[in-house]
Amino acid sequence: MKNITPNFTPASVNCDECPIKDRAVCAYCEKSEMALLEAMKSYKTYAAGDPIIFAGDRMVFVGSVVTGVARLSQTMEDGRKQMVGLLLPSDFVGRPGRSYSAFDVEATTDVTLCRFERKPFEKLLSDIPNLRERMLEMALDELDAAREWMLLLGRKTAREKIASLLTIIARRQNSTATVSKNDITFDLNLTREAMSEYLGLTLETVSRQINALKKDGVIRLEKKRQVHVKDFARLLAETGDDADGGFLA
Amino acid sequence: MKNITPNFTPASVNCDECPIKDRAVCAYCEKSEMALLEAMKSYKTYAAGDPIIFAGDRMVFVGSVVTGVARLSQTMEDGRKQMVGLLLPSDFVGRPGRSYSAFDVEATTDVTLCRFERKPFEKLLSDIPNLRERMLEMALDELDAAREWMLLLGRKTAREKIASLLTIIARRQNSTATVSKNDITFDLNLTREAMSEYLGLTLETVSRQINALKKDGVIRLEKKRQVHVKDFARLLAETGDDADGGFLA
DNA sequence: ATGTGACCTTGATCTATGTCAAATTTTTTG
DNA sequence: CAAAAAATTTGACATAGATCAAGGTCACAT
Repeated sequence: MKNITPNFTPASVNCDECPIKDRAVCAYCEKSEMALLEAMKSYKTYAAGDPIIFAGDRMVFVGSVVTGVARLSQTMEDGRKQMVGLLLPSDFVGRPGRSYSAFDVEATTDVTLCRFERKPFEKLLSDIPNLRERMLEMALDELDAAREWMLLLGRKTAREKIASLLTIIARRQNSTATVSKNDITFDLNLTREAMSEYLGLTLETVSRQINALKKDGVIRLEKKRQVHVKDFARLLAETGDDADGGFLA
Repeated sequence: MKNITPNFTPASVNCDECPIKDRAVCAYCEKSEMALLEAMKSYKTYAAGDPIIFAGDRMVFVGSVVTGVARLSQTMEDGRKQMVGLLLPSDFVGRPGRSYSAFDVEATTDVTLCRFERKPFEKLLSDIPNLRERMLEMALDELDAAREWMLLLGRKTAREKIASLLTIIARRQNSTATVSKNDITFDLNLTREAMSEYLGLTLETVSRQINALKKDGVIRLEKKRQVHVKDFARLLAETGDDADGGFLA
């Protein structure tokens, strides 16, 4: 259980033995089981926009995101689409114990996946206690994140939704690094459309609200996908969330 | 892994040794570990409307619902409230690995909880592989459910939301029993307000849409909280979900 | 450097759902 | 059983965000 970041963000690990060092990747490479996992591992890359798997497809691989951003989503018959997971480096892809994917997975930017065949991975899952423990922790963290997302979808205004998404992205990019609350800059690796799918809005509303936040001085935009926040607390105040972020006793 | 219902509904177990026999309860009573768990168990009841734990409270117990309906929810500073979990018998309450509750839990009807102290339960969790395996499976199932809920909150119309909620409740009550698609009757153990919190609507909209479905002959109401569905497929068609429920190859 | 397509912005209008308020029905309680 | 309380329905009206329709901007390929 060492090396795992404690909280709402998905568990991530710096794995010295990993081919790609110094990077949050493949949270499963416990030193002791390294050989096993190492043997099973394969990497695959996807171009921005490519599908990784469709809902209903047979799920041959599971794995985790090494670089880039992928998204989990659900589409209704008439085309309405809702993102239900945003997968950043170290996030797990796939569902051990199920043979078919329940959701679409697409590459949002170029993506590298560290993959394991599902069947042998499931075998390891029952053989290696550590692995199961980590999977449980990750699943529980994702569940908490999903529940916050539900509050966002069900009750927040468009402006609050945008502010919330910006803080989520800001936090995940500056995660271990800058915890200082001021002068944060980050890249939005998402189109307005992807944001609208995340937030349950239309892309027009996303555009309007981003520009409203800009006009009100809450954010500044260098390029259309690069955000400056001079006063993070100010942005936080726009999210509608509890000021203390749930850390009251 | 025996005795566990395979799919989207939370894992449930009929445990012969349980004080309360013949009932989906305490999914953790593996025969072999029975003595341990039995010793730790305590039951507590809550009256309809009672809080079970508040967000931010120290979490002393975890456990599972034995009878009744409880709900997990999140409240914003200004009172906006979103349900993020509906807990029926056999559902787990609490989050091993966290000392404080992230959500409010309230009894919707009278509720009996089968409780374990969190600390010793966490100890068992690392000692008993089976237990961890079940917890993982339950967490993953809940995650899938949460993601479908996100689609509902983000993209469905009020009418679709109501129809979806009705099918969810119908299915969970008639779960193992009537899989026949016709002439289903079930109790809505939820007030219009609770439904509105589930669906991200106001109670007025819930009332109007329920009566619209009634007027259109999709459902019939005996009492205000008892629903008759003569043609389940008809109701399903109103949910906006894929006709086959995700069971295409 | 110019054209082409993807992405983003902006405006005008529409509509589903929220809000506020008041009946009506059902349940609970003394 | 009567009265009070709680839950539900219904109506009139307001509005946030959707929809439809241009137009603008940017990156990249020819």
